[in-house]
Amino acid sequence: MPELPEVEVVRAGLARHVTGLAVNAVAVHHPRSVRRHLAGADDFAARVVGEQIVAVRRRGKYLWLPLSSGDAVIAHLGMSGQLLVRPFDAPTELHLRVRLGFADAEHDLRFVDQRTFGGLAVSRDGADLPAEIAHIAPDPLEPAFVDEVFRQRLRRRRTGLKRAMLDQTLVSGIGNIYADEALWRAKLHYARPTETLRRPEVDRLLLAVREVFAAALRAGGTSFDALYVNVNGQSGFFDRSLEAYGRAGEPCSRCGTPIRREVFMSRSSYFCPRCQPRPRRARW
DNA sequence: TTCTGCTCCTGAGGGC
DNA sequence: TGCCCTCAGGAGCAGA
Repeated sequence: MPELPEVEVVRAGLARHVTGLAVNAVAVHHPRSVRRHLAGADDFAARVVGEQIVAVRRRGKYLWLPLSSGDAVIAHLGMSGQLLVRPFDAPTELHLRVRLGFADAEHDLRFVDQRTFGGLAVSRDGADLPAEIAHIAPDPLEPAFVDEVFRQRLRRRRTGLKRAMLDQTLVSGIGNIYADEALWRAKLHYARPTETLRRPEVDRLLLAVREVFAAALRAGGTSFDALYVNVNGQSGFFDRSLEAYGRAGEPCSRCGTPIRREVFMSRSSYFCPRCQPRPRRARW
């Protein structure tokens, strides 16, 4: 389940392997994977073939590849998307959705996506932040992220803390796994009303998010199964360092209380009921 | 305007 | 062995 660290690992890998290459072939194997490109698969291919990939950039969980034409290929991995650099004669993956071939290279770029929540599209705004993802807020590792702006916007919300953390228009890059991990580190309950957060608590949360992201980046990301891999098809190791997510029933490493799992927003939330006590007035 | 809940999707795993 | 059900969750959208 790719979140910021995983997407950053993919971005760095793509930057090494595809920057400067000219696309000479595009094959769309599943139309759903280009559904955000409203003009359709043929137009998607026509806009990419013949163009050179100038760079590989990221905002939150989105990637975009500016092209020599001034357009950009936008990519989101969804839950199970992979961008793989493979020898062009390597066997076809079961869930191969889109394939880009290159002139003067012995490898191709494959978008493989089991659950098809991810996808590719072409934007006309390749030079800067594409308009299609302009609503995505900066992530806490970006220089453009201003802590004070985040504090104010968070405290103006009238919702639960985890729901706010997952809102990519408020802060980007955080998904279910790292939200639980950061909340555990910051000793905050996921249903804490955002308007009741004090400044030191928001600062603690931001520090926790940055620590979790940094640790995950060092480990190459989190991988519970084969669904998250880098461009070479290798898994990360951060799942071995998780303190809360996926550890229901196991003792909290701080206090020994069993980690609890609750369903929230139709997904699992893991927390320590002692370190992260439920607020008297919870917001879901 | 803001917030909430539904929907999309596929395969693994468990129960019968 | 085969069928059915549940679970996993990012993000857009509709409705309150």
